[in-house]
Amino acid sequence: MADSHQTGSAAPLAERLRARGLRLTTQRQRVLAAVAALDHATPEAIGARLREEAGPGGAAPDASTVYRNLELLERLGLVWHTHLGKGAPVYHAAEHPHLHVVCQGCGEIASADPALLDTAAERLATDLGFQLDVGHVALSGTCRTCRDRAGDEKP
Amino acid sequence: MADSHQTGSAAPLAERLRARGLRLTTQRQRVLAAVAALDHATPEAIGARLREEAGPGGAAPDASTVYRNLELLERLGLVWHTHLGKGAPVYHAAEHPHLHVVCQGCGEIASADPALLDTAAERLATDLGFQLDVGHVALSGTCRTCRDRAGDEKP
DNA sequence: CTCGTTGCAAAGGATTTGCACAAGT
DNA sequence: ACTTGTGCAAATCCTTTGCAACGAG
Repeated sequence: MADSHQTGSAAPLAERLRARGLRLTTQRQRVLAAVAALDHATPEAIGARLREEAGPGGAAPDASTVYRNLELLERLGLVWHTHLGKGAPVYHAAEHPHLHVVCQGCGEIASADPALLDTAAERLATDLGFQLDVGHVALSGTCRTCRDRAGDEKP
Repeated sequence: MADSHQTGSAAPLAERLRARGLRLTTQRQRVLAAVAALDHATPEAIGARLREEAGPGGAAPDASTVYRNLELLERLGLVWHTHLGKGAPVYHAAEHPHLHVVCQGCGEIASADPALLDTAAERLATDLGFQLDVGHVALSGTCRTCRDRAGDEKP
């Protein structure tokens, strides 16, 4: 009894599906599992992962199914996605909200404490009435490694 | 006399091109002008704009040319681009750095004071050695209007 | 048994790339 | 003239959609 909450993050997929008259399928469970396991994976990467897991003879979900289910899982509040720049978005389990920090140099993705933006969020709310959605934010910049490496740019 | 700076934003394109042995073409001037005029425009929108400006018989640059020049202009430091979520990136003149704030509901793009992230930038630098690139950051969330409108979601 | 789901294949939109010709210096 | 830029068309990449067969409740 700690589950009758609203945004209960532990609701095991099945319940959320039931509540909407939707069905619990193998594919859905797999996609969700893959998202949780990979963290920060693109739909394509998730598909690849599932293909691996399925092995040679195994049946992995089709790309379209992956897309459809990612969308559904997001509506169910079980996963989130973020656009980290050009190309495909990345998905992660919705459990622990965190900021995404992406290095433009190497593409590395780091997570950061959402509290980092508390001040900014407050000011946005006050000044513009804008409610910041921390889970979807992606901060870009340069990581230490790439920063050092950048010393050899100009000839 | 305020121009012999390094990141001089006023350097009229021509100079920057010269400095690299590149050529000043009509298309380049047009693309840059369109970016400045539209602010927050996608490559497609920029192309459309140029087509309008050119009129029926006029010759507007091909889409590929727009892309190529946007990339070039960015390398020259004259424009910046940001990914505001799914889909096309938006470009704006590099002159005045600003944050982008995007409403997930209506797609509206607002600009905010870069200083908003000063605290966060500092902490990222200290904690992770990560240099935040404020010009490329896009903050997503919900604007006041869409927030109010959201009251009618559940049936 | 009845509908939600899935796989397949084809459609689409947004970029990118190869090339021969046009244009800037 | 020499080299860079551009248009065009084809190629990619990522995602979405239509439809008939499949499977969960």
